[in-house]
Amino acid sequence: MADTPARRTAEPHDLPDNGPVTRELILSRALEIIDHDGIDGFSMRRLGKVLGRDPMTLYRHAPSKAAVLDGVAEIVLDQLTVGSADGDWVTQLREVARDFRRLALDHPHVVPLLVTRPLATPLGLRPLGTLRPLEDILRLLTRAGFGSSDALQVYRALFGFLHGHVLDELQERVERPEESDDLLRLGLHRLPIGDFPLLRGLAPVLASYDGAAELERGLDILFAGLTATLAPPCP
Amino acid sequence: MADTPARRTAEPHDLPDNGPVTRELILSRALEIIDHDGIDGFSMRRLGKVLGRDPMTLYRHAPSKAAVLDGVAEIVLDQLTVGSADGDWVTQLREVARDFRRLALDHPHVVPLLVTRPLATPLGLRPLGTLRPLEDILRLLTRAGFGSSDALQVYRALFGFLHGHVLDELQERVERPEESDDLLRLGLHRLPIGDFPLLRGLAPVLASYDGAAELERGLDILFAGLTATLAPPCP
DNA sequence: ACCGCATGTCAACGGTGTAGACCTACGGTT
DNA sequence: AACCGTAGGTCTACACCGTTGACATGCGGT
Repeated sequence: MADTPARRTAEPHDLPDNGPVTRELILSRALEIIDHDGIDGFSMRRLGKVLGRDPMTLYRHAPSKAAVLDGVAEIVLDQLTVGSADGDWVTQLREVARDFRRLALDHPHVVPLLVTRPLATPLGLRPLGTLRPLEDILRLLTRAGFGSSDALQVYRALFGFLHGHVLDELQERVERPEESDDLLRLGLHRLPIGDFPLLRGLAPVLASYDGAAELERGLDILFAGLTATLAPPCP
Repeated sequence: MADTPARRTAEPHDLPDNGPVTRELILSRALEIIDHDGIDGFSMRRLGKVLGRDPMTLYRHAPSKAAVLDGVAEIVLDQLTVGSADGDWVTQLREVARDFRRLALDHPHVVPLLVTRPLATPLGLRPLGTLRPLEDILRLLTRAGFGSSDALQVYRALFGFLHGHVLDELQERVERPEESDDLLRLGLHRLPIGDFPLLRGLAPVLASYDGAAELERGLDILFAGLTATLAPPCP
């Protein structure tokens, strides 16, 4: 009796065939796979397996694999909240920046999608969720008194900086965290001593990188520069 | 006799089987493919075809496809010249920044590799060509009198900004360049009017984006902020 | 004369994205 | 009650992919 006929293999989550498949379900499982194994670990067939469905089922809900990846970027970006905090525009944008950084650290494998997918698609055809933060920030800034063109400048400066910072921070990965010697921890001992003397010498500095502090420093510079350059918004 | 048996099919470049295959030849052909069709258009089999060789030949010169991609990023980055210009450190770095932007515009499809590949590899095991600009800039800055830790800060700030700027600039792609109406050119007419009023209103501003000017503006801000924050280098 | 090594080739394996035909169940209309 | 259109799910099949392992060839050194 007690032998349910061995239909019990699936991935960690295994609800082999509950309710119908929805777009949200697909995307959230896809996100889990990517978080766990990176983009290379993701395939339609594997996603099908996780959902306990034939891979072709996915194509009833998404037109292609690329669309699924776009969707994943979208749901991650949806978690970015834009105008919740109060205060002037600078402190509000600072909050957005910290939020974005947190998202990136929570889903490092998704960052390539975030910064790279839009390159393939002209503005107007991007997933709407991807454009939401832009619109929200434009609203925030126009409310603060900026002209629309200046608002766009600020947005571009902020997200340009943000994308760059996040990529930089994620690059500083440690190779062997248990190692106590900084050179070895970072794998820098492999570099030819003659060719990279300065870089090798930087091991201790590199090892003590503080992303959050770096972000704040960058924001300080950015906002100082922006307020100095732009016509100040009428209050 | 005179019938070379129809061995004359290949891609545009077609030197079907001249001299031996070298790493440089492989990488430069790979770059051509990527420039032409993007990263998705690149495969080992296709690269083999372009070289007039069996795809497996490639594996005598590169351990994997990922290594070829790293190599492509490397040869593009090799074209970045650091320290040729003279002047103080600010003007030298400005020149590097302009150079980097030019590289990105010349090889837009390579940019994802440039910003994304390092995420997979800890500093010490990256292709040396990838680390060269870092070391060169560190040298430039220490010569200018910076302490090594400050030099690293400057490098990080500069390339963080640069990566972000280039990604942003490449995102502003035009959908239908021949169209005269800005809304249509950018594909913005597709956006729900109610949800994205501000973004739609920005069509003319978006359409007249000037990447070079934007870069200079950003550099102004960046260097102003850096010189204000850092202890000035002893001259 | 021999060996070893660098280079190139071939066939094969297991994986991939997705087109097309098919099957089933259900809600609305007649 | 009979019908049908549609949405969701499944199956098969195709063309392609990255890469392993065995095999062929020619050259330089011993």
